[in-house]
Amino acid sequence: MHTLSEENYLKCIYRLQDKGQKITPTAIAESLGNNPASVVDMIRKLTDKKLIAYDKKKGVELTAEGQKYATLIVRRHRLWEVFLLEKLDYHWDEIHDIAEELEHIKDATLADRLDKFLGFPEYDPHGDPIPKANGKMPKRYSTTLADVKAGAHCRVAAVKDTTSAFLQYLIKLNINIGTKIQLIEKIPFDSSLVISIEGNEQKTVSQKFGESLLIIV
Amino acid sequence: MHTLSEENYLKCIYRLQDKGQKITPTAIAESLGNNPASVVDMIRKLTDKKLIAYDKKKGVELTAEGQKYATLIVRRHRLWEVFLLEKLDYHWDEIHDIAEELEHIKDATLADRLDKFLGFPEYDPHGDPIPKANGKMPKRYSTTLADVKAGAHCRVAAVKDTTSAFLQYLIKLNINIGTKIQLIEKIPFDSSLVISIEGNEQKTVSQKFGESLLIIV
DNA sequence: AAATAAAATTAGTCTTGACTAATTTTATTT
DNA sequence: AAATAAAATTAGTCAAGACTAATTTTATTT
Repeated sequence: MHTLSEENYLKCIYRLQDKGQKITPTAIAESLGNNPASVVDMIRKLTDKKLIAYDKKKGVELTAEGQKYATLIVRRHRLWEVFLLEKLDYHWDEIHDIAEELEHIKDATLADRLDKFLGFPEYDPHGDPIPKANGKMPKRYSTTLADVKAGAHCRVAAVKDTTSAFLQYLIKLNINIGTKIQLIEKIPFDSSLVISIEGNEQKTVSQKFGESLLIIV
Repeated sequence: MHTLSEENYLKCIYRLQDKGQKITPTAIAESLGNNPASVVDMIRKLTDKKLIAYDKKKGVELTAEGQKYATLIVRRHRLWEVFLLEKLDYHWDEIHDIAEELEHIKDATLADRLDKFLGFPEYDPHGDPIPKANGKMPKRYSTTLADVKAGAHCRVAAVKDTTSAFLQYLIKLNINIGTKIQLIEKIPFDSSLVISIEGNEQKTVSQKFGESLLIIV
């Protein structure tokens, strides 16, 4: 079994993979808020355990086993997020930190049972795809509110920005997953967006806002 | 906030309190499977944090704050057990170890939300009372199957023995919380019990078995 | 009461996973 | 290509929480 700290490193490396760049000790250190020297130590440890491979040229890479394990942690994290939001009525901005703890609970069947209990959700409340029990990933949303044409009707699928500031702004605007939004017009000057939420009175939001909201047309 | 290890010591001391005896370092060490020397270290630490008081004469005692904190951990543990059994379909004998991890998840409102979600249960699947949000305890069951008179009809309320061996035997006998049992007769020779489970064919169980099963007449 | 046994405590060690400071290696400029 | 900057690494330290071994204190026998 792996320690809390090892799991957090694996998850971090997993996340950095998505960016497509070479994963350096410095990048990991920054991401975790740790000292690069500590990262070097842990790279050695995870390499010994054959969860990662480290090559100066290629940087850090997850081995097949490391990938599998990291995927499991992400699966657990996202399932717990669904649970916290749907069953315990937490808000969007409260669930991440709790899931960060819950993801480390070790039991062979827990994730699958939770998955079943939740009705096999495909996306977490932030719209991130939940890895299936077999490791497969539902495909990620990619269209943002800023991408659609004026007049288009769409639905909120997920958030691209998961900062507390953004999530709380969404709560204030009463926007949730599934909320219907119509893009009324784009202001050419600064690309800000005039929208109507669930058919209500028009509001103007920034380009940055539009780019942070993943939608289904 | 307190560490995992500190929480485990508090919980251990809380449990030992119920036995009514003086709580010595050795007793704690045995209960946790730790070395007495380690226990002495931790006693110092928890004393400094004012969670316990240690007096050679009186032994270890929880302070008001320590008591409150230990009660919260027990509350979380028992609520999670209910969740695992009722919502995730675990068996009686599987839930303890997982709840042992879940009880340490730190969030101010999690226990209360879980409590609400579960419908404010009063007892966990082992029949132990779940401390209320205000710290009050539902009263514990005390009548065992061995206490009732021949002919009596009763219902399983809880288990007094939570060893895996006993719980698995219950599963084998198809006995659960709420199961109806009639005590047909007591064999004078060795106090073994002839019972009928849910009106089915008679079976004989040992005195030890009867004393391990808490019931409501 | 002295002898012995048990319990408590102290002192020092180990591992994990952080850290800082110093050094070496690699990349980037000029 | 040399100089400089950045990144990686090594060496040594620290705190938490466990350990062992040795010692002191308390309890129990004889």
